[in-house]
Amino acid sequence: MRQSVENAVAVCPVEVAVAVLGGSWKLTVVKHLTGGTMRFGELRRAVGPVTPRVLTRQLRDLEADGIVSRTVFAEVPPRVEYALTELGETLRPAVVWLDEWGAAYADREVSQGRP
Amino acid sequence: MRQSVENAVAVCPVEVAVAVLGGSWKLTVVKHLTGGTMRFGELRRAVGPVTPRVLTRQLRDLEADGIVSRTVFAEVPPRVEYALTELGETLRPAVVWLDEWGAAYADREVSQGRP
DNA sequence: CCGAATCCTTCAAGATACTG
DNA sequence: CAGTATCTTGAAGGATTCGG
Repeated sequence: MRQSVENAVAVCPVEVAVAVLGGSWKLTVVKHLTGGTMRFGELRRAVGPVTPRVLTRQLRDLEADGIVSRTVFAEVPPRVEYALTELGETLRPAVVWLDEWGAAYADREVSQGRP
Repeated sequence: MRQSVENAVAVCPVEVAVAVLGGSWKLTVVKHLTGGTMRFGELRRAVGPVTPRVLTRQLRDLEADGIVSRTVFAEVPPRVEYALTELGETLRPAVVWLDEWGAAYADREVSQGRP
């Protein structure tokens, strides 16, 4: 268990979820992986403005936390596939819900035009 | 709309949720407020190891994002009450779900004893 | 193609002390 | 009681370059 997660446990279970999913792009990665296995390059293009360095880091974090699996194929050119683990799949409803909530939130902001 | 939120919109709706709720203690604060209005000091004690400076910052962020309301009573001693807004209330199911997920995750880690 | 290595910047979070 | 005022620090994120 990563240190941040371990600290979170002591405070509140919700903080555990934040510790695991809170980094940039992490939920976006999980969301894309709910559609099935993806290669590194696919993920990179799908997520958008993320550098390889950062994406790698997020993926390794998610891997360490048991959310995604990483499969390396010994080929030329190299191929690495990422997929949700069983545990990662349990996040599906939350991802869907938060995705919809975020969209609704953004709409609300636009329609209300708050500064 | 805060800048971070605005950036998030461009990428993915889930990132909006992360931008609004991602800071430390934020979801914990929201969780406690689902139980009803609380004063600053109550919140401080409830959350745990949070300094006033940080708690104030999180509360102001949440207020700016329309999740919590802040009511100042012109009394001596001072009293400030925080409550969920209508928008904040819409987060209730997510908070409950993430709380349970986090608890289950922590249990899993303990039982599996991953380093 | 999938990263690793390097370097850099920024900023959230924490410690501490003080005030209306 | 409910915050500010300063200061410090560590980690996250990003740009760029290089390698298997």
